[in-house]
Amino acid sequence: MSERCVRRFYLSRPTFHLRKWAKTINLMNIKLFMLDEVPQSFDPLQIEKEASEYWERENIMQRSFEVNRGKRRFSFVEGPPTANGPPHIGHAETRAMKDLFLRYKTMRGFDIYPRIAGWDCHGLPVEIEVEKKLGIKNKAEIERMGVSKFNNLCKESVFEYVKVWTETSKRLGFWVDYDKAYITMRDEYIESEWWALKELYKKGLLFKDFRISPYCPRCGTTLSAHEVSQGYKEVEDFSIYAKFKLEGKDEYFLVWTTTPWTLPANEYLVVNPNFNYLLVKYRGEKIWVVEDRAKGVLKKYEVLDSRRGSTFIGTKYQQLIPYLKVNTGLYVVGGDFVTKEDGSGIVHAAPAFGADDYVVLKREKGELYVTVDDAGKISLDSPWKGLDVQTASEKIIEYLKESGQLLKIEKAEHTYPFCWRCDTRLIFYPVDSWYIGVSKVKDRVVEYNQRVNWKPEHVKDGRFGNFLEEGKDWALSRSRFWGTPLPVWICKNNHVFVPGSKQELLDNSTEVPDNFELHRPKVDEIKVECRECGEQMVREPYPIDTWFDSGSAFFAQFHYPFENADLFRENNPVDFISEAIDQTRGWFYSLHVISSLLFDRNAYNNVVVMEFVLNSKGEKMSKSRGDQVDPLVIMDRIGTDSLRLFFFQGPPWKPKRFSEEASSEFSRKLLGTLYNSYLLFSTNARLDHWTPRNEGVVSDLDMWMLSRTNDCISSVTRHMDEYDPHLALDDIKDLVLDLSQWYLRLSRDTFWSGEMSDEKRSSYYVTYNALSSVAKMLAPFAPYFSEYLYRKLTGEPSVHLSGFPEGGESSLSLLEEMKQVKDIVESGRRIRQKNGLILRRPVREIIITEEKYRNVVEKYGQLIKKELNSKELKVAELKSYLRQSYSLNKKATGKIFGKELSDAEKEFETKEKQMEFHISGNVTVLGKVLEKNDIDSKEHLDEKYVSDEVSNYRILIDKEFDKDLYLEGLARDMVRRIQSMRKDANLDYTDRIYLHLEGDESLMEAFTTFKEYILSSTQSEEKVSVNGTEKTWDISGLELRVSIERISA
RNA sequence: GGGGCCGUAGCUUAGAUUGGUUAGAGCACCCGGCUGAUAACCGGGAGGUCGUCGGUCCAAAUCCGAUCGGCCCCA
Repeated sequence: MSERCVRRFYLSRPTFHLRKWAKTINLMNIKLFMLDEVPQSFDPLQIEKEASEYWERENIMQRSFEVNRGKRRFSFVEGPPTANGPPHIGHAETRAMKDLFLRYKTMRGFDIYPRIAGWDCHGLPVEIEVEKKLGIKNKAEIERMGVSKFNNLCKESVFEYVKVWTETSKRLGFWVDYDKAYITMRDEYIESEWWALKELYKKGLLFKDFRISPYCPRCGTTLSAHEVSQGYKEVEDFSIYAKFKLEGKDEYFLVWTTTPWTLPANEYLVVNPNFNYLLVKYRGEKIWVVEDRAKGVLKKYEVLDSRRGSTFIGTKYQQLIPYLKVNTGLYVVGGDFVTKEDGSGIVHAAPAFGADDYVVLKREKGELYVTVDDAGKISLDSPWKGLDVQTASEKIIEYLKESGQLLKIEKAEHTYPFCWRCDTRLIFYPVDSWYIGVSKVKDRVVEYNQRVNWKPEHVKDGRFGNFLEEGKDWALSRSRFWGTPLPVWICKNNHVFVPGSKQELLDNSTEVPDNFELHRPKVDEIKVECRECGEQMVREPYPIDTWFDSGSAFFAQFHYPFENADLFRENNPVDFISEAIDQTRGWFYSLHVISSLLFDRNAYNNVVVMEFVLNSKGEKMSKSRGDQVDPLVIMDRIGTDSLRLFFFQGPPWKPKRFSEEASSEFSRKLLGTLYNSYLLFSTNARLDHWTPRNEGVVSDLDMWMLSRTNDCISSVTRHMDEYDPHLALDDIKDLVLDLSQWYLRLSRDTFWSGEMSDEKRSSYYVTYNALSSVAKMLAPFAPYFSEYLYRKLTGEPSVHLSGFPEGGESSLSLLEEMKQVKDIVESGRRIRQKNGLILRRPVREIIITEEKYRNVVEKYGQLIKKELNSKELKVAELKSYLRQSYSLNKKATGKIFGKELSDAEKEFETKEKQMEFHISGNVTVLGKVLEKNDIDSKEHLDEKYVSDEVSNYRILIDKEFDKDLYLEGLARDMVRRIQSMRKDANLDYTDRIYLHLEGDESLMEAFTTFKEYILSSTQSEEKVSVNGTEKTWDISGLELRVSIERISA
């Protein structure tokens, strides 16, 4: 028995509108290759395993880095993670997103070089990990154990998690060169930063300043604005209202503060000169308070006087807490920063502990009093000496209560900054720091941001732009140990030396320690002599903010300017970066600022900002809740492609709720459908020994599929170029569904038809074209599955070494026509359904009543007939299917017939009388002649037809059926039942069976009439006695007993 | 207090830039159908005050203003 014979036979196999297209569209470059077989069932994990082993074996990743060398450039820089813990699912998303575009651009023929990983090595995160391990709590302990030992531990600790990061990233398919990763703690990298810092110094943008800065007492260091911004938390704190007595008067200023520990250092009171202040009598005391807050704070009082804030300036008052000897101050000053939104409108200034306060001090030329040491403990000789500021606050409140100076205490929620790494409350503290003068060049920083294409756009002028507008100077130095050393040496005559390279430092040194490197303590041990005065120079003891490290990556990864000047030029500004939204004030900021100041341009052209991945309830995943998911575990369970596809659904910049079920469902739908499409196609093409080649396209359906594919390719390309990956993925999904659920379903008959034909070749070619296009388009999204499919289809080495498909022409009219076809088919099904005309039973005729469908009815008539199971299809005017029906106009005829009206109606309803009126325009009823005026007429659809009321009789279906149609319907019913039994019996579809049928008479008649169809469709031979499965069916009330038995070969 | 994003069916969401068919899908549910590639698919049903209020307009999910709620950022 030949394979050909087992192909299904159809009652009315449709032949599509045939038309020789002049030539093949979309000429593919196809190598001679036999399509590969795949298992019947889809196993994504197995596919992933095979692909991954294949990549490893054939070194595909490396080869993909090389495939476009020397072609047009697309540049990328990796935002270096600090690997001080395993990556979580959010990290997985950013890495998948970066990879998506790198693969896409590679397929589009861009050379991405370098394409390397990067690791952020320095800074507090690392130090704190080491401190935890050692059980160390503060800086003093580190100094005791030795900076050298501590830093060595930091160095070792940096790479502790790099292994799992690399493993996870590779598994995710994040293809960058891990062996050539840039590492921020290497001397070369640091040297590039030194060069940058010297450039900034030469421009006057690197300087030392004394400021009141956010300061972590535990870490003993200042933090930059963007670090502070990472650590705001909602807390409930006491706030108090204290009474400051006016000198020589029995009146008090009411002062509000949330930091009572600063009160002993009070030096000024500040009022807003423009506000109005009231003197009120409150519980027997005279209190000054700003007008708008009096009610809110004091509730009941009596107003005694009212004065402008400006009139208080210079007014002396008594010191609230007497331990500090204050030589300057203790009088009222004016300040615009005083608001009346909360508090009392009178603010106490302790210049050491507030930025505004310090401004006041400078203006008033007062002395600075620091009552707290650098570990956050009270140093002032007072009852609170040695207490940390929090405890001191509580004690000071008690003190004020006892001394009768406390008017009110309240508890209030507010946000307060904490150390982003160690969670200690920050305080504002006076320190010397080195700054980068961002404020001096703010305008440029803001301007260059306009050149950046932000996705989503609102970040540009929203969150990011607003932050740039603040134009704050960058507090660069850190009073810590493990970091890029600040390259500044100073001698006792205050001469400054800023080496811009390692060599420059060595050239100026008189003694170099062994194993010299650009880290503490070695960098502090080198002896440097002042060029100007010959004195010994001492390095400013700080390392710098680690964000300067990562923010320098765009040039420091090249060791620019010492090496690779060409590479740097070719790769900047960087075309593409992508990170999560928390990097707005982190890496996005530091890159942008450094590039603006150093190179007078933006650092990156396109940036895709991602939102966080949330848990299934829409909450942030957290360690404490224990709902963080390990990406490796997820990939083991649902497969990497599924996880990636989850990330690429919906815009990157929308928060995503992660659920395993939702992820695997989407990918099963997309990849599973694709897999089955390939299975159907390859099974048949293999039977026909069809090998991929260019074929002539012969039918409009095929031409449509080709157009559909081309159209999708252009759309996907456009969306990817615009960094809208979610829209591209939607396009691909729609194409796969159109291929599987429309084109292939309609083309199965062609596949199954007997001998090889032009039709068949055309179908195979078109299907092949669609499948291989999808495999390529999907490659950046689902790299494992795409590789598998692509290799099955082409036998080429790798989809990731191939080019992105180029869309050929796509015919808009074809796409439009097919929409109309689908419309007709769907409406037709609806009409059948509503009128109880089940699809299995053929109908005599379907009529389309709108002329505009004539074209598609002519072209796709066979297809529509088959989909709607109709013998005939035509376009015709509705008019000829409408009938007039007439009824008596009761107003007019009531007068004529009186009581006999109902009898008259009965007579007029008869066909003869209706006809009579229809033809002659008058009629005789009960012996009386009725004229047009006596009759109402109405149009209705001929009863032979059903239609869809809503669409105005657009499609008519002949609902009457004769015996032939009836029997044919029954035959199809029987075939379906038998097929179902075959399936249940796990028969292969080439297996043949013996068949015996018994049952209702009309079923038997249908069997006799359509015997050939039934037997061939079900691979059966009729046999009277069958020894196998038996089942009784109910077919619309008719009983059918079926017995089948497999014929052994 | 300032800024950004978001609010559409039980859940996930399209549509909003450019106002204009009956607000469109998927999951789940119910009924029916189709089916020897497909745990697929098709038709129907139920499920929507498009957060709320107001304004502009012939017409508002869409534009404007206010307001409530959620998330995030800043001070």
